[in-house]
Amino acid sequence: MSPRRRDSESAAAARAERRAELLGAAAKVFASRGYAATTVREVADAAGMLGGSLYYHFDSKESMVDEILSTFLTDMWAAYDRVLASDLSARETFQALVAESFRCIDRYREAVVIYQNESKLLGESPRFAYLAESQRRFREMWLSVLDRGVMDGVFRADLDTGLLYRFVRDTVWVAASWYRSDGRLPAGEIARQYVAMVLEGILKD
Amino acid sequence: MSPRRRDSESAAAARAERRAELLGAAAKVFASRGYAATTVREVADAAGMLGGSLYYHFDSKESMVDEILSTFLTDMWAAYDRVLASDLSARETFQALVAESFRCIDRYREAVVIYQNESKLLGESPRFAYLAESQRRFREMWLSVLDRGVMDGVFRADLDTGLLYRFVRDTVWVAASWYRSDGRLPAGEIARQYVAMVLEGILKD
DNA sequence: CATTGTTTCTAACAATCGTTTGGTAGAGTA
DNA sequence: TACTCTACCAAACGATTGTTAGAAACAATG
Repeated sequence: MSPRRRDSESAAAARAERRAELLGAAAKVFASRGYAATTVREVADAAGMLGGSLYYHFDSKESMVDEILSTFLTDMWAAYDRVLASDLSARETFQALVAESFRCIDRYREAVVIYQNESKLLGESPRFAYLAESQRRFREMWLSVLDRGVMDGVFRADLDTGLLYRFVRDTVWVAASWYRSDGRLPAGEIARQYVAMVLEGILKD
Repeated sequence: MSPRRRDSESAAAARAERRAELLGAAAKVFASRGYAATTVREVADAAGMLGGSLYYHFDSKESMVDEILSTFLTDMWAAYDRVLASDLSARETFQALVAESFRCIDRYREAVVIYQNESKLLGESPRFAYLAESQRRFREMWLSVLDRGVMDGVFRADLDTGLLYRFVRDTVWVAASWYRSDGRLPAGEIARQYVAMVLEGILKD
């Protein structure tokens, strides 16, 4: 590795780190105030700079939210795919997916909130077609796990599968809207109780 | 009742009906595109008129969403209060509240979606203080029902109450985001299956 | 110290926003 | 027919939006 190479590499690394910093600030504002309602001046303010200066780092406001969402989704699907590839039973897969989801919420809370609030709107644009595609895979994945569970006789068969899917999907992801990583309960414990609630219900015995 | 009186009354009624029509159109657009991202010209377009003409009927874009939300919330709480006043057991109260919630979703789908998506942002303004107040009452109501259920030994006691509350709240209300009144399952059947899932879990036996 | 490349600021731009104003078409009344 | 009131249109308002261009500040290099 030549010195020239190392310099240009560390420069690129510093640049990438700055981008990540700015995206972190942007994600916070987008998540708390909504993407459409957020101005680039507010994002810049949160990052300690002026509105126009953001355009040295990013092409547009749209490309910021694009990078925020695609980074999160790439990581999330990598985690899901690891679970799906490990040949677990339906019930174990279910639990592992929920646990992985909460780990995602823990790690990418802002991105998850943005994804939930804005994906329907953003998805209409061709640039964000991967959002709809992600939701399709999501549905496919959960339905497959749930169907397998019903087949194996581990999940009850008297409920509408589509309803079951929405129930699971929603109960897991809405947690992002109230979850705080510094809260009373750690992510793992929340996941455990969630799984218990969904699997066994809230009735006593 | 004098003729003059009747005329002014029917005029007022026609006026109110037109307002309701326009608010219906506005609610649809607000719900599907988001309040902040929606322009008054889009609302007017959906109502078959020009942007400025809306201001003959309403003070502002804000007052439209205000009327949409407050109408829905008033009706919802009237329904909840009827349930709470009828001296049911914890479990019966639980079921009745869920059923009533789904009836609200059925009747005020757009308003519910707007409430969920925008109440956090709108609530910061003094004008929409009633949104935060409604959420406070909501929390109080569900916690009281759940606590009573745990006391009576009908709900399990090994779960965090706050988590339980969020779980119930979220599972019920996110249904508004996908529910269609003309869908495969009627509102009552959805409510029934939801109650079964939450109470008994999704495991077989 | 001079020079270069990187990052931010200053200051504006065209477009679009919510909103206002003044006018007008049409129905109802005398 | 003349007048009035209701409901809308046409056209603009100032403010704010995302974005851009050129200059200034800064750090690093020679």
